[in-house]
Amino acid sequence: MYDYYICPHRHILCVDLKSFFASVSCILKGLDPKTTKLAVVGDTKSIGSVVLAATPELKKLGVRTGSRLFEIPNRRDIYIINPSMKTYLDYSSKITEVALQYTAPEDFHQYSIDEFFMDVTNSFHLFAASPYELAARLHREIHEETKVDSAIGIGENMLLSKLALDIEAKKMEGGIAEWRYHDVPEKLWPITPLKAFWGINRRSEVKLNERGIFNIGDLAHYNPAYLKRDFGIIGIDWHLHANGIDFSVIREKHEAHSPSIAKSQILMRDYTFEEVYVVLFEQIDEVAHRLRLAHRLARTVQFSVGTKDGEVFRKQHTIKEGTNNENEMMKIVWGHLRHIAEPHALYRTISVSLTNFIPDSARQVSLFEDMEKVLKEEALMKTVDELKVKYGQLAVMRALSRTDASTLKLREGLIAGHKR
DNA sequence: TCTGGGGTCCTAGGACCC
DNA sequence: TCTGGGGTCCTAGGACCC
Repeated sequence: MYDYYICPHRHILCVDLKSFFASVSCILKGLDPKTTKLAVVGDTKSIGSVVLAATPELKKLGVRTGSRLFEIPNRRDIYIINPSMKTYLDYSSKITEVALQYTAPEDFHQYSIDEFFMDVTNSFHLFAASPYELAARLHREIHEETKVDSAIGIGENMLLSKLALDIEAKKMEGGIAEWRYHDVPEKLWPITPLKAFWGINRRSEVKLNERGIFNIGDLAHYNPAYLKRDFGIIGIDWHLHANGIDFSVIREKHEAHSPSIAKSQILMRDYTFEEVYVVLFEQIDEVAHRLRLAHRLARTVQFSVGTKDGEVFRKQHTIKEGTNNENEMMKIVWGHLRHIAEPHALYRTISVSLTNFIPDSARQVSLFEDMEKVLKEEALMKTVDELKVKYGQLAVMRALSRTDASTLKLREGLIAGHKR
């Protein structure tokens, strides 16, 4: 069906730092991540808190990412730790430095805090006889430098390297797996359930199962015209991916089509509509702050509130000129919510997202605005921004945030990684 | 069967313009 | 005035990733 001859034949490594948060937290305490039972949870003080990461030894006891704190067995040999994001970031960049010894920055792509791709097609021969040997060296060096264990997938394109990592390397002794096009029938096609495959989740799996597709081989042999008809261009991607094909190249950096700045929260208790106002304002303050640091104006603000019964009220609003002003955003958002949301319901979720950015140099003051007032407000926002950058998010806050509804202090505790 | 919070992308339908 | 086609923007909603 497809001609691998014309497909990319590169040497891509996909590296995953194993149980990253949990491993780093072990190392900080002088413990061995391989033998210690440790979980990093969102907040050790709240029993409903979720497990963000767990060491392999703890996973063996049934604790996994997403478990709740109260599900962790009450044992003396189990450590339960708050996250230290700053340290995780430091470790992540230290490891990135190690990786960058073996490839050019333009051939490197940080996929997330604990995962990255590197194209070593042009560089591996400088350091090793084969990509595999280079992977082994990198694996060893990451461990020597940081004590963090990794897993590495090697492939002829980014997708194959990622699949080699997820399906094989992560689970095997030694932690390195290599997949080439000729391995596709043997390695890819038996994969089942479908959601084990990158890019297919539970919902799509159900729809594919309805069509008699249960493993990746079924998908690879399905008529792509039908996939296109029923799933659009994603259907075509699935067909290519099921055959191990992916044309993305790290060097050809793709710019995000629709970047966004978002803040969302699940509340710790039921909130009345009036209390929602407080949290919403705090969230908008934060996203507007981040927006200004990025020197952008947002033209679109999306927002939603969800009740404890699962009903969601959402809307998006676009203003032609764009804004970075939290008061203006709040006026818009609350104006809509007053009309679309149920004022007597009890709420559990709130989210705000800014999109559709333009540079803030494009700011235009309308003829109807009071110039003096605008400048005053801008000066105030700038001062507040600077204080927040210098002294943290709690340095300046609204009087509203002194009410019981505020979630600010709680969140700051989470970010800092310890309770004040 | 899927935490919580931060992201990105796709599609369909309506409005509007040329 | 009517009809049709093409393009772009906006909104709602869905899906997936770490």
